[in-house]
Amino acid sequence: MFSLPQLEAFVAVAEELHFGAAAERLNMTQPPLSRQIQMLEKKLGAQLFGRTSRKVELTAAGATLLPRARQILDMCIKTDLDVRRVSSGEAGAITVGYTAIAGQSALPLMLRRAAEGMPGVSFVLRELVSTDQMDGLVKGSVDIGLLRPIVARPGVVSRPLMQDRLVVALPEGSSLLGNMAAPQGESLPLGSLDRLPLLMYSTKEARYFHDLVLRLFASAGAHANITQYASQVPALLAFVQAGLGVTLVPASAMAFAPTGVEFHEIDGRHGIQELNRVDLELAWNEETANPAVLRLLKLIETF
Amino acid sequence: MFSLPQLEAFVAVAEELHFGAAAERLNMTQPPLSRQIQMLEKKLGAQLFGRTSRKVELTAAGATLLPRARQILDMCIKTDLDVRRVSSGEAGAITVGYTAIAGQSALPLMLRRAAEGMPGVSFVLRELVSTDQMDGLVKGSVDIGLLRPIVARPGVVSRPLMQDRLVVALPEGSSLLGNMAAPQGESLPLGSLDRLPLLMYSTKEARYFHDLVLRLFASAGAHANITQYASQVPALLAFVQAGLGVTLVPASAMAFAPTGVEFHEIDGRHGIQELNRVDLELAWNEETANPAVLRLLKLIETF
DNA sequence: CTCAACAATTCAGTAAAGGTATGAATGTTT
DNA sequence: AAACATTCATACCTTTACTGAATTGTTGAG
Repeated sequence: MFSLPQLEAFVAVAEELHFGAAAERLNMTQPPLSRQIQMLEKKLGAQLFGRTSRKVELTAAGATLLPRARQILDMCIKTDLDVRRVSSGEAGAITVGYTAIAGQSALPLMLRRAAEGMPGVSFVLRELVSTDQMDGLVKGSVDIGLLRPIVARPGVVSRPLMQDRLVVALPEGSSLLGNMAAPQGESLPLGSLDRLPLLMYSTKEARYFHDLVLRLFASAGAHANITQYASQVPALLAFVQAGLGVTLVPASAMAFAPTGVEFHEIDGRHGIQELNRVDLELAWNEETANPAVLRLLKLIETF
Repeated sequence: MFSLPQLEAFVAVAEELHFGAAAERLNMTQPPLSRQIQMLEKKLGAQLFGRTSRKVELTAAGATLLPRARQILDMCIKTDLDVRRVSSGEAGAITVGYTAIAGQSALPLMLRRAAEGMPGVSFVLRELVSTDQMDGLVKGSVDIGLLRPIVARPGVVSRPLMQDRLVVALPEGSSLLGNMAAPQGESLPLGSLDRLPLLMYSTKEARYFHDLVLRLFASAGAHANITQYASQVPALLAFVQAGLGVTLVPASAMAFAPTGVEFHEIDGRHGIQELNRVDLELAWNEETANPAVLRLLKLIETF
């Protein structure tokens, strides 16, 4: 196979149609240039130039080679630049895993800041529950995770990113609460949810929420009457909207509440305040080979 | 800039994710392969693989390089093949110059034979009068000319390709001939055209026909009453169709005769037969650097 | 703790690329 | 017509770079 320097030599001669001039352009002397062309011709088994001591002209084979040679060289230069940029983190792609809720809160903030601070880096977005994100982080199919503080897999590190709180979601104008109904916007003690049909986070995919809700109920001395399981907040809210029960969701989930659902703060008295805390973490693989990820981590250190 | 062997080495390692296996695939030993990759990384200023003594994996920069490296190598292989094919005449392009009449006779024959005998070679067609073809042959903008035997320019050689004869073209049902009118298809002595309005070939672009027509008239003792000049047969036939006069055209031009024109053979007696001969030649530049042209010349040697 | 696997390093031999000097062919000028 | 200028090719030498064999260093598995 020919070599890239040979292609460069060929292009120079083809453009100058003069070995001396081409050699000068290539910062070399004429004899080795002649030999390079001869070598190229030999390797291709094709006469590329018709040349006498007075003029040089392209043959049909040479004319065929010229545009392709230019294209190959162009591609090499572009490739060189691209690889450098990706390597320096200046460009590249980051696959972000995020929970449905983070998609409404932390993700847009992060993307906005990244768009300003590191243009040239593109994002591949994947909505995943925390455990799937963790798997992805280990396998390398996810670069950055926006997830709940679940047990980390080896090699995956994380740090707190945002705090949130749970709020109560009920069917609008529902009679579930009976005479304990509170006006829209007013806080509600968890005790008022005692024995009400509770739409619950699944133990597997949403263990963090599952456990948190149980802790809160226990702390309030209320009985959790679980009637449905779902792993994602929008699914739970759909159940609420259908009037099937009540649930607790992060406050930021109110941003995409369907109509027919009303929200109430949870009464923080009796130590509930301290327990009612939903953490969102930023997680990544410690050994990530993606420089753009490192830049991103630095960029949103002060989130 | 990196080298092609380095890209090959990179692709092999990226696909095997194992230096030893990649080295075997490349028919080399492992140490030089390791060094090639190191060199490539150094030249690109980028870590391409994350490697321990237990596993090798692509970095983001490496993942960016891989498809591009494959593309570059593919293009190199294709280019190599294409250049060889063009050089051997197996593929390539031939620019054919041809007169309007040859476009109806010799050109289709030639193209049909070429399509069978040298598939892979494409043709660029340019309808040109003979003198323009000759210029093109000298400049190299025309590879093959189908033209009249005009004076050849240095470096251009030609050989006879087809013979034809002139026929008389008259407005259909015309009264121009007066009582000398002949039934359609019957031959006509040139003397019957004496003093009739004659639509003539221009002396410059169609000198060959111009001179031939004058010779024929002189030989028949008829007076050429030239009323119009044109350089191309279709233009002359259009004049005939309009009833403006008569003219002589090659018999093969009858193929694209407009309606309203009738043709008659020229009476060949009294030595006219021998003079009435229109040659078409095949011409090319002796120093053509287009191998496909040489193949074509060989292919239609026996036309 | 030893072994096996695997990438990195060292070193010597060889192939390839570049430079200088020179030759050969072909227009151009006097 | 002869000397000259231009330009590509060749010869020869030096330096660079690549290759293979032997060896080292590191890391995970038994």
